[in-house]
Amino acid sequence: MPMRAKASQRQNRTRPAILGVLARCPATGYEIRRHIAGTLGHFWQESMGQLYPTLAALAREGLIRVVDKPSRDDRKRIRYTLTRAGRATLEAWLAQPPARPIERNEMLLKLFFADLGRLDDAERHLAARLADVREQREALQTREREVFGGREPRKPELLLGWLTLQYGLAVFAAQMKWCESVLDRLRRVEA
Amino acid sequence: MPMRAKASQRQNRTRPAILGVLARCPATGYEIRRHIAGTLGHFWQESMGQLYPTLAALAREGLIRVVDKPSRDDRKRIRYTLTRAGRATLEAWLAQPPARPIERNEMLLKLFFADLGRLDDAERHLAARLADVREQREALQTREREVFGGREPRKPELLLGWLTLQYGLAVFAAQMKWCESVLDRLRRVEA
DNA sequence: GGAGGCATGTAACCTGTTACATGATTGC
DNA sequence: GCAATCATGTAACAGGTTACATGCCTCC
Repeated sequence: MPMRAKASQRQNRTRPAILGVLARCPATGYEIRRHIAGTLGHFWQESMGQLYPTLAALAREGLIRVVDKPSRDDRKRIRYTLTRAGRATLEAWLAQPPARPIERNEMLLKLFFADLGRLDDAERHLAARLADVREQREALQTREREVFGGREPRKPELLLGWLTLQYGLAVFAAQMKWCESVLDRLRRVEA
Repeated sequence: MPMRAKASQRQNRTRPAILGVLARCPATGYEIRRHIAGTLGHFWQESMGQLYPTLAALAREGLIRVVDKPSRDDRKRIRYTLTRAGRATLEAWLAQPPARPIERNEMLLKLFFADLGRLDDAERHLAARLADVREQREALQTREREVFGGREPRKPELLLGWLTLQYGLAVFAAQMKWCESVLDRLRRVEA
């Protein structure tokens, strides 16, 4: 008969993301989501359908707790803050080596098999992807200018945000260059 | 009461990968997996636990079928080939625009929150990631040399494999350069 | 005889997305 | 009044990973 599975190595990756954001500043679910989309969006995404249940679970476990709401604000919003236990959990997570991301790039898969279909479909997908990446990169450039003044920040707490932004700029640039060269190549094949 | 969910937009991404491989050449589950790991590994991964059930499902739906095994080979292996219906399904998939990949880079998340833990942990993770990316890139370079002779192939059916390989080379190079510059920066902060 | 690769599968389980549902507040 | 944004949640479901289970074949 099948044995009980050992404790899974995998774990909810939404949890540490929430703990990290709350370590910086107490926030509501909606604010956490907006903050993640705004500052980590180019390498981390969260859906509300995952965020709210995870917030509830973290609160149940005592890793976060609800901030006493000031009585004058009676909108139904729930602001959380990190507890000492949550902070310890976050620190333990930070010390663990990160898992290698599992790549699954559908666009590349379609390109790889493009000779089995219409080549101009692949070309269209590629052009769309180029436009998308370019747009994302421009958004990062705007943020670099507006938040960091276009220069490497001196303050250590800003530095990490700047470094992860640089990652996006570098990788998007490489992707754009590659897209352009492939489009070039495909157009030559067709001609 | 909750309504029945509409037909999901999401779909099994293992399916088209299998159909594509079988369109090139009939193969067993094990061979498909090995082929994917060998030629698409830097942008597409499959686990056996997903592959075998999906093969069975595709066969049930008539998109692939078992190749009659030559009698002299009585090892328990099952080789599949694409049917006409499978080929049509593959072509329809190729024409659809690819979904944007959802990025979730744990290493970047840990770096972003590194000031909440020990900075040398982040540095260690980064160094490990650099070594990993370098190794992956060297494997691609080896393949570029051995399979393509280090040059852009003339034959159209080889070109697509070469182009997706170039993607890996370009993106890994950008990642390595970024890792190195961040390691530099972090060491200066510590000093 | 044992290690390692070939080969096929199942079980358990969690993760995370999409769609649904609801309502308040703010600005035009 | 209406649209957009703020705000919180639940339901349904598929996707996919890890671990388990089994056994053959080949080479040393």
